[in-house]
Amino acid sequence: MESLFAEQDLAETSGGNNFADIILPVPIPRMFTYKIPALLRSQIQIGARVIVQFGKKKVLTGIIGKVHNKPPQAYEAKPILDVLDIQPSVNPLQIRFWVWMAEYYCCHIGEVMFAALPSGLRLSSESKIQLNPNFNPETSKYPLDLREEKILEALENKDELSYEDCEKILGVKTIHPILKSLVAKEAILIFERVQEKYTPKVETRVRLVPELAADKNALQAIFETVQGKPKQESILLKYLRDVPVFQNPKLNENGLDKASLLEEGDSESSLKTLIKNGIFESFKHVVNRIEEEKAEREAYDLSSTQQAAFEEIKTHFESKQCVLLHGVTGSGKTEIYIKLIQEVLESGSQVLMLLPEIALTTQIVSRLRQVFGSQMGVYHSKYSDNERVEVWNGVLSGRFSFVVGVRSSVFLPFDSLGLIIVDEEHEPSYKQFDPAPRFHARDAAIMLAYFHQARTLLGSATPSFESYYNATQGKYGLTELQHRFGDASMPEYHLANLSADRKKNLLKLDSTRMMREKIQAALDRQEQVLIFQNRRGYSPYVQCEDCGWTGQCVQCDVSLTYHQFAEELRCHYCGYKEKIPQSCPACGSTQLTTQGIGTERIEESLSLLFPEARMGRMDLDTTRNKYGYQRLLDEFGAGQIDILVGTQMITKGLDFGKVTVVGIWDGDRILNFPDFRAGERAYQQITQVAGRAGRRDVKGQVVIQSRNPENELFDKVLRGDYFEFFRQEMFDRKKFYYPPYVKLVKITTRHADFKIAEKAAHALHREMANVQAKKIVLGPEKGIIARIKNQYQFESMIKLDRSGNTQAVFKEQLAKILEELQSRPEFRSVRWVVDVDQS
DNA sequence: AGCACGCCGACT
DNA sequence: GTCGGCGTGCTC
Repeated sequence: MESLFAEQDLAETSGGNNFADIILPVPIPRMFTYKIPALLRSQIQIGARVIVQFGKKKVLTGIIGKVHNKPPQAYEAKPILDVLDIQPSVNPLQIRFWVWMAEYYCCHIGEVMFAALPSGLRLSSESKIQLNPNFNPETSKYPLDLREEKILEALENKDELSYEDCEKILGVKTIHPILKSLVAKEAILIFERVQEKYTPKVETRVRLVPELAADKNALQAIFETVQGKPKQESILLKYLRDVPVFQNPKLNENGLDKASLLEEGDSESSLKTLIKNGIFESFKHVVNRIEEEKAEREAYDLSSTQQAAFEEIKTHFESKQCVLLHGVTGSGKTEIYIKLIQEVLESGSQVLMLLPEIALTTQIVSRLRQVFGSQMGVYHSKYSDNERVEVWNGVLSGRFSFVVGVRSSVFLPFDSLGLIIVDEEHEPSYKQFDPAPRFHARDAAIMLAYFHQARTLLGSATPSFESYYNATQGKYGLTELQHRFGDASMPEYHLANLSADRKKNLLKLDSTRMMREKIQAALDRQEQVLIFQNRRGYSPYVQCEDCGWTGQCVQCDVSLTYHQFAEELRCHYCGYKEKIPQSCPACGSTQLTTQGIGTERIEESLSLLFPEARMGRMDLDTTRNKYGYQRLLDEFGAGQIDILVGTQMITKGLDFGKVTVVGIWDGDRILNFPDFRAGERAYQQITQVAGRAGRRDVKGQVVIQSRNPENELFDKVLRGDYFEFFRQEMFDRKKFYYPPYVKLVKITTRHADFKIAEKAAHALHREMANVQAKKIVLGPEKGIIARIKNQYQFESMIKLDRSGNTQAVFKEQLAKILEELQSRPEFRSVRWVVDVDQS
């Protein structure tokens, strides 16, 4: 990498390039041309961070995307203010990757940059004010009002004030007009203070003064001086115990951090005295936020089936860029990953392993840590900015040659990837929904691997049909691992009929007799139970029994969801919330009841049915903080919970032998997925949940409650024949033009005015229909939810042929169409959202 | 996306 | 009168 930059550098400087195109983190579809000041010329390198003025008062961090010598025609370029990197933070491969992502997912490169660069690497600029040195209140020709006086008064005590400070001083919200007036009166100056957000973590450490550490006799003498001062003596003794200076005086250099020297009861004043008396000295030390951990254990030996799979994957890699490892839950995929990672690391290349968000806090990471120790970085969404920057810099510096991380870790600055593993590749959470870039991390990873000439391994017990299709077409290699490790048997399914039980009056608090019996049996055997409730498309709500009123969101066309814990009604689309009313706002009745069943309600029902059982609940509400998830897992693992109720997240990372019964509370919910993936999703969810039941010797029991157990999907899924299921579903996908036979692009048109939104959506439809490409344009249709955050929405769906350059041609035309539509005055405030490969 | 500018209604 | 709400236009 270094030599590459050196060459480029040479070419740039000797060619006398005067301009640089800068990638800025703004959603505008282009780079911005800035002048290169002569003083900075030698520091200019592609991928280096720069700071530039953007607009009137903003100062932004950008990335140098290109250098050239063409002055812009239409405007005068502003100068680059500073170059922040000696070594570029971003390498040329990454920039290529960003460009690809912006084009493929129809977004702007600035949006990709915004997602890619940890915010700690972007500088923040804050406007500050100071006194104008030329200002003299006596001779000033402008009178000042009271508030202006107040600001000036404050500036006499402090050299500079932020906007926020000023707002506080005056107690007003908009300070800018006042400050502007002060600038006009030449009383103050406004300037931008730019700050690195990343701050290294510093701890205070303490050590003996060097002369004492080197001289045993002097040290002995010290003890006499602290005699009769028990607190000082105890600190000294503790220090010598933890840092055995007598045995090895060199140890003193590193000292001991102050916090651990001062245990409970020790006061800081005794230490201060020791420092004052010249016995100890304190010093600052920069520490890593990410703890160093040693590799503790070797990789395990592979079983013969694992070994065979391992060999097969390697053989595939000789001819295929990508391999799909289809291994049932519990077949030991992780150990195969470990062997592969070790081989690639030994060859000197880097490895990236992607995990879905909720799987990352679990055993798999601690298992990897045992083997790879501190050469492995972890990139998690719950990390702070500073921690992210440390992982980023760790990859840059070579400290981490292997990273396990979530979706966004595809953006880390790798320069020589050899292998990317995408575990649980079927997980929908790999697709980013909301802010652009709306990318799929699995697909992006495959492209990233291609740029690095690396290999990609996709792993899943229930592969996405896209990937399995690619495998059956010979595009990917396919390795199957169909036996559970140790030959544990597959679970047994029971369909429990909700309608029949209701008729026979057997339903108790929404549970069937079958469900109750299986749970009771497990409890009697001192085994554990998992209850799964899919949250998607589902919401418990409050309703008035007298008039039928339900809470509606004021900004969206949806009912509000009931949250017992916070005693609130919330909107899942915009976050709006209100307290639960005491009486019905429509008719005044106090007969308000909750409808629908959430995890909270199930937990409540089960604790009534099984008063002796210890209950736990795992969902977004109970795992919000950093350790909530781990705590629940630990409690469950330690057998402190008998019945655990949860959403999706209980299907990940639970690997405990005592679960023998798994209940799916509402099986219909899983089937009624409103799109072409319903079958695929149902298969995946049921199989993944069921995979938590039973181990080794005990056959697991899976109870599925349904109002309609005759649904043929159950039959197909419960037979457990993935390939047969896949084959049948593919038949429909082909017939009705669905992925993987076509590429889907969804475009949402949004506007606060229903009529304008509708008109804009139709205009878009006409323009798209005119594009010369093999495609089907559907819609526009009113969104499933007609209004979100006060914006009405219409959806169009485009099915693109997969052959040739259809996709590229269409996307290019689409960008032009959207630009043109946006420029029409009537559609100026219409927003368009493009989502490629929606899932 | 921000942010400034400008227009308009509501209140001290 | 002026505060602050929102529509509009611009960013090298």
